[in-house]
Amino acid sequence: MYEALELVPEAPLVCMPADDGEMLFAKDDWCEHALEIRSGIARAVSYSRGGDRQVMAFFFPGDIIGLPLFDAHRYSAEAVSGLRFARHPAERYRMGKEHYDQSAQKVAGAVWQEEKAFIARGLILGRVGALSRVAAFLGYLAEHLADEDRTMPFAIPQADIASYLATSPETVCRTLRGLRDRGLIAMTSRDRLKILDPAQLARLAAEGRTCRDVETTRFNSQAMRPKQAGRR
Amino acid sequence: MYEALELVPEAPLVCMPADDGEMLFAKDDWCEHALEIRSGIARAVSYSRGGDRQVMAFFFPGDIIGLPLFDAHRYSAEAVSGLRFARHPAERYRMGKEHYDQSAQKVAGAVWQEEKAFIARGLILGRVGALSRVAAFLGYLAEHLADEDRTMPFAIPQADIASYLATSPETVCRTLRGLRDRGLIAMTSRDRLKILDPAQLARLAAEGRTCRDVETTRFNSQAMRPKQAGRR
DNA sequence: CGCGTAGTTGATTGGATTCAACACGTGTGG
DNA sequence: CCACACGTGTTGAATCCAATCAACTACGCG
Repeated sequence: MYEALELVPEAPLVCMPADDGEMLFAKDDWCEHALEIRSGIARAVSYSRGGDRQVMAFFFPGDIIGLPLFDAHRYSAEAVSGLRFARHPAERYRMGKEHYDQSAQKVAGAVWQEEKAFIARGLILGRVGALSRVAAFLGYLAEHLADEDRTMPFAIPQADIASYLATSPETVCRTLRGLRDRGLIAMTSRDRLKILDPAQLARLAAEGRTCRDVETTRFNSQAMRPKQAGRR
Repeated sequence: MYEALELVPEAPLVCMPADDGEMLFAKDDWCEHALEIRSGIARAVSYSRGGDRQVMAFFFPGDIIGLPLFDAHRYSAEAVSGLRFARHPAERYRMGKEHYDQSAQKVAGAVWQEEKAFIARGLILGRVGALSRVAAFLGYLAEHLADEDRTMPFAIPQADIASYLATSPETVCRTLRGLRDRGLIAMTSRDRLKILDPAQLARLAAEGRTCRDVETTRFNSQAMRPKQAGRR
C-alpha cells in the first residue's frame, strides 16, 4: 500500500495549473504542502536584501519540491513555464512523525532528489568559462527532460538561464549560437532543442577551460593529494 | 549556534587527528560513520572523470558531516588543516531506523546544516566578479569561525579558495590584497584574518557587480515578477 | 643551508560584460 | 485586419576584467 512515492489515494490530488512567473511558495513560509511537478518547469529563487535575484535551481516533471525538512520552506519557488502541479500534504513527508505514509527511506530519497538540484548548480558554476557552463547546463537539462530522441522542450527564458549560470543573457545567446554553428545542438523551434553531439558537449563541459592549477598542483602538491587511496 | 546535536555519551568518542590533505571518506563509500568536526577545517571535494577537481564546500568545528541520508556518502571529504574529529556510528543518524538516539528533528536539522554548506557555495558563485565572490566568501567564513573580535583562523590554502570560488589562485591573492589595501580586512599573520569593515564587505558582496538584467527586467518583466505578493 | 611549496606580483591576451540597436513574435486595441 | 506596444531574443562594438604565463619572494622543513 505504501510502495513507491505513489500518491495516497485518500486525498483527491487535483492537478493545478500555474501562470508563468507565479510564485508557488515563499522562503520561510510555513511548509504546508509539498508540490509534485506534473508538467512544465519550476525554478528556485533566492532574493537577497539588496534586491538581487538568483535562480538557484530548476525542477522538472516528477520532482517533488518544498519538502518539509524543516517547518519552513528553504527557498522560494516560482513557475517558469507551463507548470502543472499537485499538492501533497506536507505531513506525509515530515520526518519523525509517527504517521508515516511513506517510509523514512522514501522521504530521504525525495529530500536528496530535491537537494541534488542545488548541488548540481554548484558543480556547473564551478566550471570557468561560459562555454563549459552552458555545455554542462545542457547536459544537466538533457538528463532530466530529454526524450529518446535527445530532443527536449526548451521553454526557459534566457534571462533565467543567465541568472542560473551567473552570466549575462547576451553571453547565453551567443554561446548557444556558437554551439548551433558548430553543429552540436539544433533548435528547430523557439522552444525545442535537440542535442546532436552529446559526447562533444560533455567534452566541452569538462575541458572547456579548467583552472590551470587543477592539473598541475594536483600531482605535485602534497596538501592537495588525498593520502588515502582508492577513490573511484 | 549549533545547539544540541549532542553526542550520545554511551560510546567513548575519541577525538582523532587527521593529517592535512587526508581523505576522510570517499564518495559512494558505505556510510559507516558520521564525523563531527572538533577543530580545524574540512572540505568536500568532487572528482569528475576528466580529472578535474572542485572544492564544493568547507566545514567547520561543530559541523557533522557524512550523514547517512543514503547508504552511501554523497561526496568525498578531506582534511584541510589541523583537523580533529570524532566518529559517530552512522546508525544513530539513519532515518527511519526505529532505534533513534536522536529525534528525527535533530537528524533533519543536522542534514540541513550539512546541505546548507553546498547551497552557500551556489549563492556565492552566483555573484559575478571575483571581488563580490571573495567578499561573499569572507562573510560566509566569518559567520562560521569568527570570534567576537571578528578575527578568525585562516588556514585554507588559496588554491582551495580558488577552486571553491571557481577562479584562479592569482586572482584570489590579488583580490585579498585589494581588500587589505582598502582597509577592509587585515592579515596580521599568514593564518589569521581580521575583518575590519563587515558592512562594506557585505556591500561589496551584494553590489560587487550584479548582472545588469536583475535590476532592469525585474520591474519591467512580467514573466520575472512573482505574482503572489509578500515574499520576505 | 638548500629544497619544495605556497604565496606574490607584473605583463599580456583572450573572453565576458556592457551599452546600444535591431529583429521577431505575441497580444491588444483601433 | 492592421497598427502598435511590449517583451524577448539577437547581433555589433568597445571596454574592462580575469586567466594565463612567467618570474620572484617568503616560508617551513629536512
